[in-house]
Amino acid sequence: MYDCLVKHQLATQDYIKSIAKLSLKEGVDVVKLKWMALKLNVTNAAVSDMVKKLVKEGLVINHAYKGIELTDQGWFMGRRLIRHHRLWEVFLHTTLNVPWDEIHEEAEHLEHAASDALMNRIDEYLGFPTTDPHGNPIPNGDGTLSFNANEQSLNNVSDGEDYVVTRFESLDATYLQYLTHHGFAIGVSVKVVKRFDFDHSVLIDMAGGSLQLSYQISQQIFVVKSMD
Amino acid sequence: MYDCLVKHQLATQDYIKSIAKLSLKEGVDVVKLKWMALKLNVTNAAVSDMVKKLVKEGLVINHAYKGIELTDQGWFMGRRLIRHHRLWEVFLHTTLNVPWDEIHEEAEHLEHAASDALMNRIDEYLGFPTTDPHGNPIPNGDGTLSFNANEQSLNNVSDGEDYVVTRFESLDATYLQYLTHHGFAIGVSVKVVKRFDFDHSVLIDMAGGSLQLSYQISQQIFVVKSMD
DNA sequence: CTTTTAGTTTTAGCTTGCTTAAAATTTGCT
DNA sequence: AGCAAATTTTAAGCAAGCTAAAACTAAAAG
Ligand SMILES: [Mn+2]
Ligand SMILES: [Mn+2]
Ligand SMILES: [Mn+2]
Ligand SMILES: [Mn+2]
Repeated sequence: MYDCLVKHQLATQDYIKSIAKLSLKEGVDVVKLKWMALKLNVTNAAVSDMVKKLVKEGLVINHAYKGIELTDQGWFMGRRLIRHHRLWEVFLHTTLNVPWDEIHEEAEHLEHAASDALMNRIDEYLGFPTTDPHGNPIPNGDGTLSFNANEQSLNNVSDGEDYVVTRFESLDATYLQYLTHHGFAIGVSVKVVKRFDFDHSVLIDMAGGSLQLSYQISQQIFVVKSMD
Repeated sequence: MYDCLVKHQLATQDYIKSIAKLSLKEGVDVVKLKWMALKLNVTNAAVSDMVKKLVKEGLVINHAYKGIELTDQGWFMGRRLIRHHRLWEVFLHTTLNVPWDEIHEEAEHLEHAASDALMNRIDEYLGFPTTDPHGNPIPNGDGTLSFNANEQSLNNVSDGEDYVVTRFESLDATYLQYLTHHGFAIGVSVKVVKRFDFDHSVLIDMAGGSLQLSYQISQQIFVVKSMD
């Protein structure tokens, strides 16, 4: 089964991976075609066209005018690509010291080029990591993917309590550079000291001092309660 | 927009690399379209068609009905891809222990997926190797490629003298398995003890004993005079 | 219930890279 | 030189992925 999924076109792979990622991120089964078009930087028509092919291949179900949903086979393929992508990111970051904000773009291409056998070797070489350098969980070789259920957006946590950064949602290079510059990284301790209702920004306390984060930014930083 | 470029580039890259490799292997500047068609497993018409596009991009010169030749720009692109391919082969073999006969196929895909910056990091990580695991020289980052001028085909060397294996021309998996099985590897000592004119096969002496090699096989093994 | 708006689908047409078939050209052999 | 074989080129056509623009659907607002 795996092999027949492997030899798909590059475009097919990117579409399926995008559906899987949008579905996970938004917490819904049915994904709007519009979201796909925005994410892949193509027209709605291109997505609608491709959906027909993906349906024919048994990878997605089209709920006409409502959105699309991955089949089991589609989910399998999606998780496989997410696995490849995140393993490459760990490899690039820990073994080759490629900067944090460059690994995503490089992995975007490598994810399609390596066989499952090679990815398993890399997985082993890296000591079977469970998350990528941005804190995202790495699916297993058998196609399963687990989440951190305790994770919350930094924008939603209780004021005054201590939290630890576990994950950064966006992978945009300038966003990551901004966070790095202000001392953010996986494992860093943070606390919300003030909350501004008019623009939903938050004032954060962390080791380096305090810092005000816009809604857009704080929303993309995920944390868990500190165990101290 | 998206990755329509990638697909175009992928085909272009494989064509250019093939011209470069055939040119080097055959020791000529002008390559027959027929050779390309055989190597890439497409029709002559497909090659002829693609040549028009490559000419338009300034990568090749078409000597009508006689064959094609790379421009300086084409050579630069060709050596770049050969560099990527061979660096990946070294990495796969020495760092991840991927078997000798599997690395070529895997590198065939990875060569298109990594940036120059990444390949330079891998080059450094590997300690700037000069040859790939099959003994082929690795072009430098600046696009230069040097050869071992003393190298000779095992089929052409003087009888009774000692030689050391430096390179295997063919990359076919079963051919490489055959050689490994009989004790061949880069650096192994060999001597031609007998030569059969009727089929141009040769009888070889090596550490493991003696072995008779067909013309097709001995021709693809390259050696230099032993320095003992 | 009708209108507005946001999102989806269809239609027509483009480029790339391939195919087969046929025509053009070169090369090799008597 | 003359002819046949091999090679290259052209021609016509197909599938994948894209675009722009028009047609359509569903749901919210009036
Ligand atoms: Mn990423
Ligand atoms: Mn990708
Ligand atoms: Mn190779
Ligand atoms: Mn290749």
